Amino acid sequence: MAKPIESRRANQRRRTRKDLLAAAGRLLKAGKTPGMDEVAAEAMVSRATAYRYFPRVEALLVEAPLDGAVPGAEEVFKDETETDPEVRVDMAEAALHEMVYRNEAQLRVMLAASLERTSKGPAEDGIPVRQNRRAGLIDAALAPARKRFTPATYERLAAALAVLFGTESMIVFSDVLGVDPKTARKVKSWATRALVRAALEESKARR
Amino acid sequence: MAKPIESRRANQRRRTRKDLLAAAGRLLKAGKTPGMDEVAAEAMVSRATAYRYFPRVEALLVEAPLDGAVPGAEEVFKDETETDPEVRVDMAEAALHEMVYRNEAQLRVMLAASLERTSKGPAEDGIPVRQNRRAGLIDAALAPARKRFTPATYERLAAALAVLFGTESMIVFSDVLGVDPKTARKVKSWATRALVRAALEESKARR
DNA sequence: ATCGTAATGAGACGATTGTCTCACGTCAAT
DNA sequence: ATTGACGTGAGACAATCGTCTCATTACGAT
Repeated sequence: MAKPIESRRANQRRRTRKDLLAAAGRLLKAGKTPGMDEVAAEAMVSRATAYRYFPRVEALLVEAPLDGAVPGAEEVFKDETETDPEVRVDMAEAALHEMVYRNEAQLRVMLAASLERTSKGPAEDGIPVRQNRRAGLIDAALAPARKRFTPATYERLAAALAVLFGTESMIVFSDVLGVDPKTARKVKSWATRALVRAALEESKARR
Repeated sequence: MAKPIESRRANQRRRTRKDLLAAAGRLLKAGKTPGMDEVAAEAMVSRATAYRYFPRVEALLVEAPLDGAVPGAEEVFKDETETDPEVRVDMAEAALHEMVYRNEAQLRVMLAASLERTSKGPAEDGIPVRQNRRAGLIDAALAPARKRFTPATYERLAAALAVLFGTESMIVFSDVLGVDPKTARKVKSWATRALVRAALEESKARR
């Protein structure tokens, strides 16, 4: 009976896997840092089964869905007519900022997990790599004005913005500087716009 | 016997504490992520004693000394006659950049440790969440020109620079962008100078 | 040198984490 | 309905982490 080997009972497996991820997402959203026990209980699944799907808690937490949709480039600039890169980049940052602080606990766990991975054993594959949501957003924000930048300047600007944009800057603001989200947003907005302006100036001068 | 209550046997205590931190530093430098057992053994101290000084391993690792002196403000600007804030800030970044990449492995562990701490137990005070080495450097770099900045602008600039300066930006460059140290340095140098310039302009306009 | 007390060492203890085994149930083809 | 294969549950197990107790060591004032 020619069975599709890859999916003999795939539905059942996909369902439990999805339930586990959803359960993890719920607990993380509630502000907890759940152990495998708690996630399994929340998913109404035995602990052993949970370990069958994810080798460790971190691997599960890292893949857990974020609260609300992560702002995608298409979403943010859907019906946008604005073409000024300074404004658009700031919009992108605002969207990411909101998402980052809404999912602070989970993003902390995810960052920690990625650091453990790189610092501990030799590269283990199978565990999802760090995802990069910001590059796309930055490119989309700068797209309409891309021709106004020198290639080299564009690269530098994009990289600098990536430093300001993500989870890591949130860590700096919260843990190192002890600054509240609102102030953090202002600082990032200011810096973001200043950098875009500087890059534009520089590119104009070298034209 | 009027004993100075705060220091009855303070020397001994300071010594053990220092030994523990030094031992942790040595193990981290060797690329390990030591447990309390290992640190205690390395310091030739019992595990119980180690726990008497640090409530958990993370608290110990976070305070561990880095390889070579962390560039202090006095050190970097010792015989410096330069007063241009743009140049001085860039010098500070260069010094920190070198230190960060030299201690990459250890700083990763320390960052991970600090993230674990903040995400797990309820807010415990007294234990530093994170040490802040960069604020002093930034202040020192900007000191000669401090009067040229509006207070509000100064705050924003200092915070933005803090985001660009530390371990976290190294993580972004390495793990997210996949950029080598040299290029990272160039990006940070460019962004740093652009921000200082922007802050100066802005302050001049509002004078 | 003696003595009280703080610092330490040794180890037991419970909680948690991830692994493993074995028995049970459940899906799907016959 | 029967059968075989696969997913699952229950629990034992070692390893690790942080806490706690109690005996011992050694500092420092007298």
